[in-house]
Amino acid sequence: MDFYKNEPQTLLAVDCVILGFNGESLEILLVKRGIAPERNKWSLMGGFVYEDESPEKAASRVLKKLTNLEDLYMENCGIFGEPGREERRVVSIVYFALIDATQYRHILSEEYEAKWFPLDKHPKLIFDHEDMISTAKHTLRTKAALYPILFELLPEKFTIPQIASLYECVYNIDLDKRNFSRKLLSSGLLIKLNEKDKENSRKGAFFYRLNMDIYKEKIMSFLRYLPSWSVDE
Amino acid sequence: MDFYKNEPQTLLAVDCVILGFNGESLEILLVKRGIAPERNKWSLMGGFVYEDESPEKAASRVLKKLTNLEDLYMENCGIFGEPGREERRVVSIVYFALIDATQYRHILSEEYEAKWFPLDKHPKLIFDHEDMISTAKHTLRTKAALYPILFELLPEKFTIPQIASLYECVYNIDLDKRNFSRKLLSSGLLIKLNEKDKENSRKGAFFYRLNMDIYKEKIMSFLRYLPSWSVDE
DNA sequence: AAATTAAGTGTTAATTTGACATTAATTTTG
DNA sequence: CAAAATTAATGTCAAATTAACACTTAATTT
Repeated sequence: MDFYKNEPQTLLAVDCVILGFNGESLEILLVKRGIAPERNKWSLMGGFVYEDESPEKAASRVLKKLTNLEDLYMENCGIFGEPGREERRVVSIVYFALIDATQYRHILSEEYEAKWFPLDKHPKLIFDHEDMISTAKHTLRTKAALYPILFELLPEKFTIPQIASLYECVYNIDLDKRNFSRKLLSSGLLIKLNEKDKENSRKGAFFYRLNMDIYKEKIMSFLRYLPSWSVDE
Repeated sequence: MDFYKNEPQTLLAVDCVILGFNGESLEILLVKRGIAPERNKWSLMGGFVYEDESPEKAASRVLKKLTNLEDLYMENCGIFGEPGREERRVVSIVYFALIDATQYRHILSEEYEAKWFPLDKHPKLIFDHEDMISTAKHTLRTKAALYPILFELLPEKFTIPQIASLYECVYNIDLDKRNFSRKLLSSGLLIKLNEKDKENSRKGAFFYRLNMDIYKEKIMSFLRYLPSWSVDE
């Protein structure tokens, strides 16, 4: 049987706010749009949702097409569907994706003209894509306040000064590195390696990697108004 | 000009997880579905997104149609678009809405056969609506851990024991009411009224109302890994 | 008037936080 | 090759917050 015959159909798209960290600052990966309208202008990477896939799947596909990467950290951070947002009615679901940009740099797809820009100094974008970036930033901040997701922006092996500067630039603050490091270490999230990063300082900073068990546990562990033992999921 | 001519169109719907609190436990408002398929089975209130409105707007419209209430606290908490989730391909955007159920009880629309059920003991629902409820619950918990949104479930005037038991049932825990109340009061969020609720105890508990200025401030104020002064937005 | 009930205030020890000082491991420079 | 420079890492301590628990208070019921 064929239901919903007279219901309105919509063009459904996904757009990806792809964020990376270069050790100094946050970057965003933008593409030169390949199709009309607004062809050749800078925009977020996006695409339409096919009939045989979920929006999430579409976002992964689009991401992979651009970067060749799979299983990236990805999260919905908004839905843009105001009638006038494009010439033609398109509802767009926005995802932000976190990439370890150091690993990545090389593998840029040849099919797209893509480029990393400083997150706070990128070219003007089409439609409401700048608003999409704003909500992505906001979601990133909120989420990272509860969950240790910023590690998704770092290589497998990272140093404490690296994470500290990542937090500093996500929240645009100065951290007391000593207190920060103590707090972080006490979480049990980090495993110290027997190896130092000598790139960035004379003394060198020890590498750490994530303790994945704790990483997963940490989810839902900082409830306000509630004693910390109270989490049961 | 007419772009995107050959792109696939999708049926786009919204579904609402409508939550209420009766002083004892959380409840969910369900409707008997009016259209085929699955006509007359219990489901979330939903509807299709019209061509001239955003999904958010559609959710408000649908909510108002059922409850006659406007400006409810509402938030997107998931997108369900797996190809096989309904007989026909429909992508559904899920919102949860918080209602002060005590005020509400009466104004149930006549058009719909709607009924409040205990959140943890409701009839079987169509399609993936039970999964929608699960994600709504999860979003509610996460969100309420950062933001004081649970007040949206209470009347304008409420008592501290009321909020405490609300938190207890959202997180399924026992709270030390004394510590909880002290913590809450120290937030500056509450304004004490000169009036007591005598319904629920002999001594009676003072009514409070929200300090809306602080309420808005409280957003983004509990960052983990960051000193509390560091918020700048 | 005494018993009962739940609200609300106090007390204290343990933990966490924030501010700051010091030591340690390197490399660069003179 | 020693001294200076740089940044990592550890240490200290007072202040604030939390968690656990005892007690007082206001009102109703018996």
